[in-house]
Amino acid sequence: MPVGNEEDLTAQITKIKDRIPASEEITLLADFFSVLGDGTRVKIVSALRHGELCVSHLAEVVGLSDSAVSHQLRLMRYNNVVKSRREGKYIYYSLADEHVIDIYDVVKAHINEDNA
Amino acid sequence: MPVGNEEDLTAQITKIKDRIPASEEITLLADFFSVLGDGTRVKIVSALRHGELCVSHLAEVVGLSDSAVSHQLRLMRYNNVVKSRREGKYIYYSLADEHVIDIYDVVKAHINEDNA
DNA sequence: TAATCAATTGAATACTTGCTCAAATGTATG
DNA sequence: CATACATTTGAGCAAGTATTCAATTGATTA
Repeated sequence: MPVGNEEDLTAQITKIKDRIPASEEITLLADFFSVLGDGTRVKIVSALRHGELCVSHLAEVVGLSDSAVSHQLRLMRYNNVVKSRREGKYIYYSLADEHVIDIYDVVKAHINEDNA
Repeated sequence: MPVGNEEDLTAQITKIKDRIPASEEITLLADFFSVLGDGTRVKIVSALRHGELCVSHLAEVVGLSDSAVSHQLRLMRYNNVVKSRREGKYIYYSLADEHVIDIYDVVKAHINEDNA
């Protein structure tokens, strides 16, 4: 490790360690990012970006079985990324709130900049 | 599927399908989110949130072996989340750019709101 | 109420991922 | 130049994950 004032160094590291969020918050953060860390789920978010869709339409849009999409939606619902409402036989899914849209848009802008 | 004007429906779905980014972009998006979708890597981002650190210090801060941290840093570097500079024996890592900080902060705010 | 369609669920499986350990590579310094 | 320290690398393993398939639940309608 870098040498220097030994006491300061240990103190600094402790300070940084203390600034790291508690493990429950770390888990929440990682879980949220994880939910969007999959191509299928990114597609679902993108498909819902401009309005709600029922499961079978979502499945058609993302090119997977209803079942596969339903499994993913369950995870996304559990993690507050999407919400649903039933209308008769159909269950319409939409993005949970504006944050999701904001985050999606910011990251999209970010990766497109990186390519430049 | 919901019945209605059949032609409009198919047309609408096609339109939504067309708005979904190309698969390369989907992959970039999912990969970026994936990088932050892990507790260890969230801790690393959080530790670097206020300045650079060398590998061994990072390891101490996040409570893992140098090797484990180095493996994660490789992935994070590859995905433009962190950057590094060598200074003698040491390699100092820092967040790649302001976007990473912004995204981290926005998501942190989001999950803390959800708990309310 | 029987038949039908939408959505969910659970088990199985192939695939991915994070960590550890041991060995290798860089870099400095005695 | 040999030793020590920082970091990286690769193989291996245990745990997690995404999809499929078959069966089930929920809701409409003929």
